[in-house]
Amino acid sequence: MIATVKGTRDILPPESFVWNRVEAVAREVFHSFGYGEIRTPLMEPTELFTRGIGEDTDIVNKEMYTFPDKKGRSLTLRPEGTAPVARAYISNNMQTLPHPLRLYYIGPMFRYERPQKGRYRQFFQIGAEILGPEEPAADVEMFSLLVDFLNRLEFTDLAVGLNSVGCEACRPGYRAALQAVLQEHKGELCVDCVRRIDTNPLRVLDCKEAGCQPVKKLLPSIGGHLCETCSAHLRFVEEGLNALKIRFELNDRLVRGLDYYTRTVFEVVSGRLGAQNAICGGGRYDRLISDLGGPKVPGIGFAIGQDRLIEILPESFKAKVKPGLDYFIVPVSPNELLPAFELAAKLREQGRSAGVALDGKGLKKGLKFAAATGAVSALILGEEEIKNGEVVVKNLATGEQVKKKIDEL
RNA sequence: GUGAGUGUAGCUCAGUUGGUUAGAGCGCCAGACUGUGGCUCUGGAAGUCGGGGGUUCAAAUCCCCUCACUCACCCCA
Repeated sequence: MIATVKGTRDILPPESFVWNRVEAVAREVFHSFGYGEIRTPLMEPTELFTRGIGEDTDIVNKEMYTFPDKKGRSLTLRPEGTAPVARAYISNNMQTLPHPLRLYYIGPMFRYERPQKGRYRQFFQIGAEILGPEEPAADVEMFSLLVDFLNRLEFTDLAVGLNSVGCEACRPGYRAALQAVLQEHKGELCVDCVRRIDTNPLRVLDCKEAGCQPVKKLLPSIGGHLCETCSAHLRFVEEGLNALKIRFELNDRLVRGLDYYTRTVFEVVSGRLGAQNAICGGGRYDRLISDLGGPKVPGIGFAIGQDRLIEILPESFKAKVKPGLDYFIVPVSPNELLPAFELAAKLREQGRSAGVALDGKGLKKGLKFAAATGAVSALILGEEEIKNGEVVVKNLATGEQVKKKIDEL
């Protein structure tokens, strides 16, 4: 037997109906904010990610699906969506379009990691980006969009974390301040954090090793190191969130794993997911497009993990997703099979969903199948019904049944 | 990449100190019931016991290797 590749999986009905519904809600919400869908290739030149995400990140170091094509070019299955969007922006001269430019994407991403709960090698992200504005109003709009979407899925118990990682003006100063303290306490840190002192000291803030926690308490908060522009930016975002009544927590230890973030970073976590509890991460990336050789255009965006989102989707939302047909028509004998098809076609023309029992094996099997597949009603069609232009309508939940004229359905 | 746990029917699992033909529930199929699903009863199909090797008269059971899955670490969606 041939199995799926490690960390990949099949999504089957009726579960796929839930996926479709979540995607449909995402599109509705994004469209209502004026965002248009962008579809970028699943594979890109490897260089896009090494330059865009950063050489020293875990994603680039150990998590990419990279392989040579037949001409020896190095290709990589996209591990995230923002760098491809930035590339597409440059490739298509999108700076000539009206700005701010609002884009969204839905699709699979790939990372070569050991699978666990909420983590797959092929996983799906729903993301949005706004390109152009430097103003914090764009950040606030992103939150508004995100929260609107999550509310439509009927989430009530998610926590939003917010921080600023500064900009090219103030981050180096903070970085140096961190390094100074970390050097003093080098002996108390885990091996990873010792390495991070040089490579990425901000990441120590995120370390979960028990031994590192006391040192973390000694580390300065970035708040005191932000330049005037960055702290004003952050203040505006906070005010905006308050005005929108979006509950959030300022978390000065929040750092993201991608190098391209500047200023605003945020994440949404759930308590119901196990260790991999982040369902959404995002932030501002003012230098990404220019770093990739494009114009100096800032941007901000987020990515939601669709697999994780669906894992914790509220029952109240899931209950409304109905995979079953409106009508399942059961011919009593093979003589009624063709009239059943005609009736089904007529119902579909009216916008209802309808199916027909194909095996001609009678009511018993037909009704059993109808109920098992979640149809709302069964329509029983026999010799007598056809003679009178009627059908028996049976509600499969309650068992009640009534005769109705076919025209009155 | 590291660690731990688990692999027996489609699913959930039982299987005694190694012992004869590997079981149950659910599901599936058929029948009781040739115009009525869910309840009940009867019957049926379905297993390379993850795979390979070893020990033994005898292995689902013990040993070694391997693969897969799960959870956790790292990190992230």
